Amino acid sequence: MTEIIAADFYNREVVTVARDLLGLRLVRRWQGQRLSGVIIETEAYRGEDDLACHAHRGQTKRNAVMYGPPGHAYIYFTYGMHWCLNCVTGPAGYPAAVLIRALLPVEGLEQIAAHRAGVKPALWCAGPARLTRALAIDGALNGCDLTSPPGDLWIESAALPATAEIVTGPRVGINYAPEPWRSMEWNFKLVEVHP
DNA sequence: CGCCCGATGTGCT
DNA sequence: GCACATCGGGCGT
Repeated sequence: MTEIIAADFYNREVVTVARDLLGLRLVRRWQGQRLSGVIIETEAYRGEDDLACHAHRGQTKRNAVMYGPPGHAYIYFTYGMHWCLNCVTGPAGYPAAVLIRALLPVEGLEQIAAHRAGVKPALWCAGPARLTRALAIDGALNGCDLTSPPGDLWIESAALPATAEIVTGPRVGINYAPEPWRSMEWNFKLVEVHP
């Protein structure tokens, strides 16, 4: 029994949404088939005050989707070659989003393997840019609505394994940010998951 | 294993 | 110019 996660789920405090996304299933419809994985790592970026958030210098063409309504995909390009996927949260006008950092691949393993040729299976979706490549997610999907089917990208409910445990920690790759932002424990991981 | 570094576009200083 | 919410290859241990 699965349901597409609706907009009111995303229209909440970004840190809460980041934690609650753990254990849900990210689904990509690609060439008529489902590619999916359980979300096992997320990170919250919270408003213009958060100096690690892309919105910290105000709205630009690049981060505009973050200022839009909740439940949409903010997908940005970085380091000249990588795409990263975020879910916009909170009310329109308030820039906040959850970065999806890792998945446990579940469906479409053959296609995922093809997208990640030469990579060990354990690393297929272990990292924000790795998972977008595995599920064929790029800038063409930036701004798309994750909540209104039929779409090409959405998140579904899923049963949380009884053995799963949530581990919090500081966000990854933002050492340039000053305190207190650098140390905010807005990274969430699900450990001991067995799908 | 771990560390170093190159790839390579975009937005900001 | 430079920094960046990154990754993967190369080489040393």
